[in-house]
Amino acid sequence: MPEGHTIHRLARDHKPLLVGRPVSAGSPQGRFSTGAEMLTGRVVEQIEPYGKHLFYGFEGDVLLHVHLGLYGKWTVGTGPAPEPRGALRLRLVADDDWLDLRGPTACELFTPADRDAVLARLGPDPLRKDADPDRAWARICASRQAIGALLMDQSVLAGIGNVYRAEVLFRAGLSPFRPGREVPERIWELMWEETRLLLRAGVRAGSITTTEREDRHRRTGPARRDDRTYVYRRHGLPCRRCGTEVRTQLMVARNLFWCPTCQPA
DNA sequence: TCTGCATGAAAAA
DNA sequence: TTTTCCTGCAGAG
Repeated sequence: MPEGHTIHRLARDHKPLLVGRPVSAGSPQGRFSTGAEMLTGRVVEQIEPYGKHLFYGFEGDVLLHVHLGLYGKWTVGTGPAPEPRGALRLRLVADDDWLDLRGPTACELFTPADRDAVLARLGPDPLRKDADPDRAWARICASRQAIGALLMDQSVLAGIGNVYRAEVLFRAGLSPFRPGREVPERIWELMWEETRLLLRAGVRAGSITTTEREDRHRRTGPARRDDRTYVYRRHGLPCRRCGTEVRTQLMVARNLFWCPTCQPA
């Protein structure tokens, strides 16, 4: 599920497979053939995640930029790589390990300047130690836009997607429709800490769980999927906290979910 | 087995 | 505002 936690988890998992090793690269699908040729034979020096972006640094200031988008996926394995099937954008082989990339929004060669340009338009990433929450707050407290839209804006906060948007707002008891400039600073501080907490848990688990253990076992209605979220994709079901029907509405072209009682306007 | 929806974001219209 | 990248899964039948 590619929100920020997925990207940081991938960077962590790929480092021992790639860093310090020369790779051979190929693009069976053909859409990254030139790039793959450029990467082949180079040693991976570092892998850096930022928000939903991954930067693989190769020797000679050659960077591979990957953005998974909605469908992108890495598959890894050891030993003989399987026969390429379907649309395989990129296969990296390092020693005995192989990494297959399918369906990414971005898979391209970058210069350091290209990377800096991307980073320049991203807000702070709550998963990074160097993140400065004041940069996000400066945008939020000056904006008439709804907080539910601001949280999805990668230039405000990097790494939050539709699941974390819904869940962070629920846990903060904040209406998604509240304009950014009307969000109390102490609520913002709470949200920042909650976001860091939830994203870190997501990196550890490799998936998103935003509910407390006791809430997962205290269902207030029939669970359609699971108990991992308070409101996300629980449209029409009773709120886990108060029983009010969870509502949904499009915001920033994605389904937003919220509890009108726990998150009053 | 089939169908529709889904975590994102940029390009195209 | 619509299309596109491409895959996985849940729910229906």
